Amino acid sequence: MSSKKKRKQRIMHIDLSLEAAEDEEREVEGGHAVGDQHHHQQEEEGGEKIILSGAKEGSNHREETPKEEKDQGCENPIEKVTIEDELCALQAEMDRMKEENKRLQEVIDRISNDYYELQMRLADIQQQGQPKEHRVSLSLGGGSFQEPMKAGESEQIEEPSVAAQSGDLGDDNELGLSLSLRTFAGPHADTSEEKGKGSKIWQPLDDKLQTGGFSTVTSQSINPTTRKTRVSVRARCQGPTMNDGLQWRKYGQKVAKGNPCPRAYYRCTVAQGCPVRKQVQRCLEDMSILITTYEGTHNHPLPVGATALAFAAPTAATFMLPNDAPSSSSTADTAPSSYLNPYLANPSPHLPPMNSLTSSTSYSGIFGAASSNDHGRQQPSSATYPWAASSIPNPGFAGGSSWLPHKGTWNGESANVSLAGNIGAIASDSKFTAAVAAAISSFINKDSQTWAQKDGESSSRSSSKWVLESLSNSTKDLS
DNA sequence: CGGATTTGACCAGCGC
DNA sequence: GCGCTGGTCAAATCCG
Repeated sequence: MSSKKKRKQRIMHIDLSLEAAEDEEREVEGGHAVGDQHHHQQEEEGGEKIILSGAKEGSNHREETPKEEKDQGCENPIEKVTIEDELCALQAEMDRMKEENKRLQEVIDRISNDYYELQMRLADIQQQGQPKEHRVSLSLGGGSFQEPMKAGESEQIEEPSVAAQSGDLGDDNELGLSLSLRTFAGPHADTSEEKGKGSKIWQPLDDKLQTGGFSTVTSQSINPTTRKTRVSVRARCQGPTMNDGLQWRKYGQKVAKGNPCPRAYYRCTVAQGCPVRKQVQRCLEDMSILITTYEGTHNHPLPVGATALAFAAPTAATFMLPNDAPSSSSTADTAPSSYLNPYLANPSPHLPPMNSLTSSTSYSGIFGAASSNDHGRQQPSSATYPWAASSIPNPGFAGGSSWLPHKGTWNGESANVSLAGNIGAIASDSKFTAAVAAAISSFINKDSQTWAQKDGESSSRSSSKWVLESLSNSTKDLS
């Protein structure tokens, strides 16, 4: 009995999600062409009317069709009519859900394809430079973030950087999503990074966290010989751990020095013998922040949820391109300062944050390469990624899709306002960041392995070092 | 009863 | 060599 109840609840949950998704998709479609927007709105209103009028019809029937009352032979005709109406409404809803399911299925397929293409492009990028030391930096939002570097390294990083920092660097509340590829070579990186082993990186990050309230993802391969990748995620999370779509089994807990909060050790149990582990610890400065560190490579495909979420990040970045963005870090100037995010203000528990995923700034980088070359093919449409469209009920936010090539102009300001907020919502979502980290960790490892194979040498040679930094915006600051 | 979690013990690496 | 610390193991315990 209770299980039936649960199932019923689950069904209701799905129902709501789909409806919301559909609504969003409609908005996206509306965004494609402003002229169409009213039309879609009308349609939507019409759709609602169908249901509402159904109820009204029901009431009308009660007055106008005594015949039916006779037929039913029921002492409560009003009840019967309402049930019929409900049935009709449910039937219509089911049809819509079916269609929506089809669409979602297509979306998943496309994501898979895009994932594959992005992997290929990443491999190409890696092969092109073949520097001694490679570093890829991915940052979500919080454009002001810069990984602490030694003075000698900074120049090397700047040169190949195609980063698109978003936002006014001076503003801590600034929102935005940026992805950047940084590759650099040099002996410094190796020594400093190896000695740092991530823990040294954290200090400055903590400072950032305190001032700007970022949550971050930092990944780096720690051991060049084993080529283990570490991806650290910081996200606000109330629970003991983040739900990243994977299954974990706790195998230990330890109180680390300097942090009274115990550090928990988890092992991936999605597949037997999966070497991936993660450490979870609360941030000392802000107990609401959960620091999750993933280590190792999954020996199994990532669950759909995790994969989809993870690759919403590059997808999001792709959306940011109104045109082929110039590879310049100066794009930081184009981002807005601080905005409130409707999603954060009223988040739906049923909808993943990527439902409101949009983009705010120009970007380029490792994932940007996937979209910057030929928009015709690569530029994802809102139909491809329905969640890419804004769900913000802002009529002025046609700009949510104004980056679309056929629209031409990039409605920078109005779009940025909402986009930035959305990105903040995405990046600050613990599930999202966790999934990004988990998938990227796997992604990077796989890729660096193929890279090493192509080098045909021992792993000690080109110690490909990856650093992924994801900055998301603090929900704290926004809320 | 089987799987997950807890927790103390053990081990390895590192600095002094 | 010794102590400290982080990470892992495995027996005990808990829970559905």
